[in-house]
Amino acid sequence: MEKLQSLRGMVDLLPEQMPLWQLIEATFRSQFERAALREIRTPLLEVTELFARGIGEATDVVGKEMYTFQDRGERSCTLRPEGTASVVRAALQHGLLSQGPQRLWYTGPMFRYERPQAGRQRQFHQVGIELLGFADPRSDAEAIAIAWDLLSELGVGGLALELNSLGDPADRAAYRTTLVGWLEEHQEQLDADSRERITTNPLRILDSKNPDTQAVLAKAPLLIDSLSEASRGRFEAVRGCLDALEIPYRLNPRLVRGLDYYTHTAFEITSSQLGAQATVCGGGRYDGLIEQLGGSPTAAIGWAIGLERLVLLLAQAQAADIAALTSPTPDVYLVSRGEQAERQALLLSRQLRQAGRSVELDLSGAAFGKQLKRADRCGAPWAVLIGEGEAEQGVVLLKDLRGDGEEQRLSSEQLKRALSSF
RNA sequence: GCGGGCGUCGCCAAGUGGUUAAGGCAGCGGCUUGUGGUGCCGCCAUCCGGGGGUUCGAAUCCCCUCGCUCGCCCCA
Repeated sequence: MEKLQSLRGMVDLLPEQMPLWQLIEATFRSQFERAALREIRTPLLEVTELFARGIGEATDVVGKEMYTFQDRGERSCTLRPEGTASVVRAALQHGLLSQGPQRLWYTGPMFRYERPQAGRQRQFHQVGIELLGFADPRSDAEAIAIAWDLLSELGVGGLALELNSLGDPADRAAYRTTLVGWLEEHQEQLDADSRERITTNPLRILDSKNPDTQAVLAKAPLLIDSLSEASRGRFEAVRGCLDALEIPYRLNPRLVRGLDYYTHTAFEITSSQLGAQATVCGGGRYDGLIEQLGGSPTAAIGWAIGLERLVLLLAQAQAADIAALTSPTPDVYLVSRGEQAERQALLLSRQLRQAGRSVELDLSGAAFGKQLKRADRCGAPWAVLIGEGEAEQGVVLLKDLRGDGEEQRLSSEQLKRALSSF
């Protein structure tokens, strides 16, 4: 029979890896709490139209990467490829924005049908924030600072912030015309892929990784030169805020994010230690999205961090505190032998847990020696032994597994008292 | 969707046409039938991702297929 295994690109997170994930989760929860953000959870499955309309029909994510299927009611459903569209939908659906601006965060799995490679799976996890209803340039800087500080607090090294402004839709349209004109003149110098994009998505030619194309593009007109006075002023203001926060960045006029909804500020945080998929955090302003999804015009900014990529970075960071992360071990390993003793041990395990101790109960029925061996290996500092003799006398043996193996003969009341003191 | 690399036990790994398919870790059992950590002994792949083929003979060569992996596209 063929072995059952997980679907391509769907990975299991095994118990051994969970301490690191939990550290990351605890860190961002704490960060977000300090930044006065509130958590929101939305469904993994949404109507396909939400993403088609929000992310943009022409994008790769919508065009070829979505997990889309018909449900039994013949509605077209899609496993969410990103978080922003869902969060905005939920905010609109429940009238959150009529209560004022919203400062939100979310985390959970996302799905994209792509070829897996280092730092990229078909089911992957993101954590992100969305500041809905904030237009002030300080909100751009605040959002970026939260991401930057989160990554710093986790001790991720080799980070770089790249920054660009995409302007407003009018700026973009104007630039698009300029750029297409220029690209058409230089068509024969571009690679085939890029040539095709002149009509479909010219802006994305800008961050082509083809070195020849990049060389040609060096002389292409820049988006930043097409920005209106107002857009340029806004960008200056954001940069000023970042300077005030002493967050270093590199201007990257070629940074064009893949989702259609971005306006003005666009940014990525990358790491040199990641391999081909170097972006650990990506985000930007999306002032048009909320209206696009049926709300009234509302400014907003957000970002998402890829947790698998973060795990990759932290795992190789080899900081002592990360390398030393292990699953918690029980305080007490409970060994028993004989029917009466086994029953007492079962009862005692519950009482100890109710009293706040963590307890592993040996259920094997194996010889004392075997059970003790497991007690030793599980890392518990204490073993409690109940044999037939102890069961009859209503006592237990408390054994110190760390030291010389000293044993005390105690009543279960004495045991509870003894354990509550360490 | 397209390229490159790889596929021997749960994990690491030797083996490159004729071996009973090394070894290590983990696991299980014993020495020690009620006392662990060290040590010693034993067990643990009739089979080398799967299917065909070449050959007297294949884990080792060929073809197909599946999977993993790295990269392209794109993105977190």
